Amino acid sequence: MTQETGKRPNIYDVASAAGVSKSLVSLVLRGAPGVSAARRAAVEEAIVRLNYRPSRAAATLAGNRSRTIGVVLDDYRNLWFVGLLGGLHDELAPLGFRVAVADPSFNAHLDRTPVDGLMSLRVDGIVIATEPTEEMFAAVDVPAVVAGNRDLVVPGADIVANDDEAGGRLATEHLIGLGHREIGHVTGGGGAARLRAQGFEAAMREHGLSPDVAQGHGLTMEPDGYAGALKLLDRNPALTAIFAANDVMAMGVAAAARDRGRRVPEDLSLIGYDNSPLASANLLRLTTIDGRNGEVGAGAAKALLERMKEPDLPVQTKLVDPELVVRGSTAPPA
Amino acid sequence: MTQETGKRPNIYDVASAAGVSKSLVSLVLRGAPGVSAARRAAVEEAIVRLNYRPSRAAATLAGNRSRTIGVVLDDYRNLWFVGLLGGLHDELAPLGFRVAVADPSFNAHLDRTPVDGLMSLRVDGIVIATEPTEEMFAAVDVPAVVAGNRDLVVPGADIVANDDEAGGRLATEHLIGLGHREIGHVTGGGGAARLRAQGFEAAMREHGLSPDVAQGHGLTMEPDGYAGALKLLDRNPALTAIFAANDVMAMGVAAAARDRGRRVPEDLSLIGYDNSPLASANLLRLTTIDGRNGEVGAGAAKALLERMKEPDLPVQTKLVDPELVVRGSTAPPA
DNA sequence: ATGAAAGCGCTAACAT
DNA sequence: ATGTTAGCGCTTTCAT
Repeated sequence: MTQETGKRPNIYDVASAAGVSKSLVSLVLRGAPGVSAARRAAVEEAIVRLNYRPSRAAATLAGNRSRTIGVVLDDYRNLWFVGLLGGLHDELAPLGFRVAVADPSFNAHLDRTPVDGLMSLRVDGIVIATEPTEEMFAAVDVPAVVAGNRDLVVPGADIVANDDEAGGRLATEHLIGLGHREIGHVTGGGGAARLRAQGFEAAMREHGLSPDVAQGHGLTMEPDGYAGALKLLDRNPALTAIFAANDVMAMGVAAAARDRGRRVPEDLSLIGYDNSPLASANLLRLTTIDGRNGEVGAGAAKALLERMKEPDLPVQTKLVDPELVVRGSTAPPA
Repeated sequence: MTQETGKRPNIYDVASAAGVSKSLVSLVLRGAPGVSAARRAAVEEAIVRLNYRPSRAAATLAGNRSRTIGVVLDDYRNLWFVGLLGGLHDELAPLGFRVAVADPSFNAHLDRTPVDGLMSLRVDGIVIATEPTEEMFAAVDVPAVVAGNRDLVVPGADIVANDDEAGGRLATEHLIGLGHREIGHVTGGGGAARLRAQGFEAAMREHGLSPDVAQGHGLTMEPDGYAGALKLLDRNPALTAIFAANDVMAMGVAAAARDRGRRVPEDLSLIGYDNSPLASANLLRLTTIDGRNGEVGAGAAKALLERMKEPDLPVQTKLVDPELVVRGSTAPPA
């Protein structure tokens, strides 16, 4: 805690303390080139001495842009967004952009939708990392990209996502390659899960195998994985492998296997999706598909930047190739 | 996506569309009383018709306050912050405050510390939900509270936290009450873990038992729980119960138990801390301590609001009582 | 109950 | 390379 000075210093205070004009200070703040070293040093010294923090409100207002990209998130528990945010940040920070997160569940009341809140912030672009709703887009008039989901095609918004269908095939083919023939899939709600299931079914059929798909309560959380796997194991005891639509659900599958007396991987191979921190836990040592969310985030950032330059570019869909990560939960059938 | 109008509507546009003055629009925006119903309706209609979004930049600049509370977070993987954010939001939103999250790892480069970034936003208060560093506070000149951590006492900042030491006792006494005598504790780095360990040791000694504490690699993640539990089980095979410093570490402990041929809870009782989503997973069905992070968030919000009114109030420390949540991972010793 | 007018602290276009 | 100036879109007295 520093002294409670009567007033916060502003750019004028810094300018006069450094013996220069406000414009010079503004240039130094943005690290612009073409400022003499001496002046720059003087300004920086004054900034530190006065403990000056530029007002982003004033900068946004005057510049008519916030140098901020808004991200709409909805579920903090499925940790895929961490990589997304990282990729976004790595791509954007060097260009002077910040990332602001809006959460539909928080900050309700004040704004009708999280997008409204971001528009009030005058974000320069928006990344939708939820299942997008029509309503969200009514309000958007900046470049937008939908990340991680290909379900709802939004007019004017680019799409960047991990190729969930290819990932579903990859998982399935790993199991088939190991020698499994009786393979089940536990799926859930939402576009990503549906595409993963499609990849599973396609791969199975291409190999002349019959896919067995079960769903929990329609969501994609641990209890859904548990419930779906119980259905699968009970109706088809010959099953030697299960592909779960994500890692959290795979954890539920592992519990169901245990409760039915099946060891993983000896009696049942298990593969997840996401390569979340859960997958690397010693309790699971889960083979999984890495959707490379960092790449998705970076791709979303690039799409946004391009569209900021060229608003009328045709809408693009970029798919990131998923990767297989082999750990200890898959093995050849007994 | 709506029409690409040349310019965004501002408060003047709304005012003239509604046939009133800008001041009236401003009053309606803030839901102020003393505006005639007719005028209010006209303004609201114009807002909708023009798809007007007030500029938060301008509002912050003019009002010299952002109606935003900043939260500094550091690790998205230990999900305790979700409850914190929820409690903060529930308390603050009705009063018109937003919550902005700053993450030290993201948004580096642009601001020296996450606190700098929040100060640039002109937040009206700050919640530190990380291990605070001296450096952070050099820059703060708004009400601040440290949430969830009692380690570093920051001059001028209130503290709101779950009572980790009491929680440690609670966990330990649950095990002792079940009949366990040989009990180990897996701890990690940081203030919260240290207090939980203190609670463990105190409870053990009060019951005339000798505490056995192990540490992983000094962090508080799953591999640390795994490594610590292996140490414990290998050096003291008589152990019938382990208390892990948090749920993620407990998951590591569960893996170590399995790898040493111990079933939970038949051969080893296990209790965690946090009551995270992990604890309710079917694979663990983990008995745990609920730190009631929603209450911590609500308490932090209240502390901030009080200090905004009365900046010179003496610094307070509020402790939230933790609760035991019994699931299936603890049982009487064999 | 409503309106008029003065800033808030910056950026950017222009001038030098 | 540096200084001057005109807003950006609001909130907030102060009038009426």
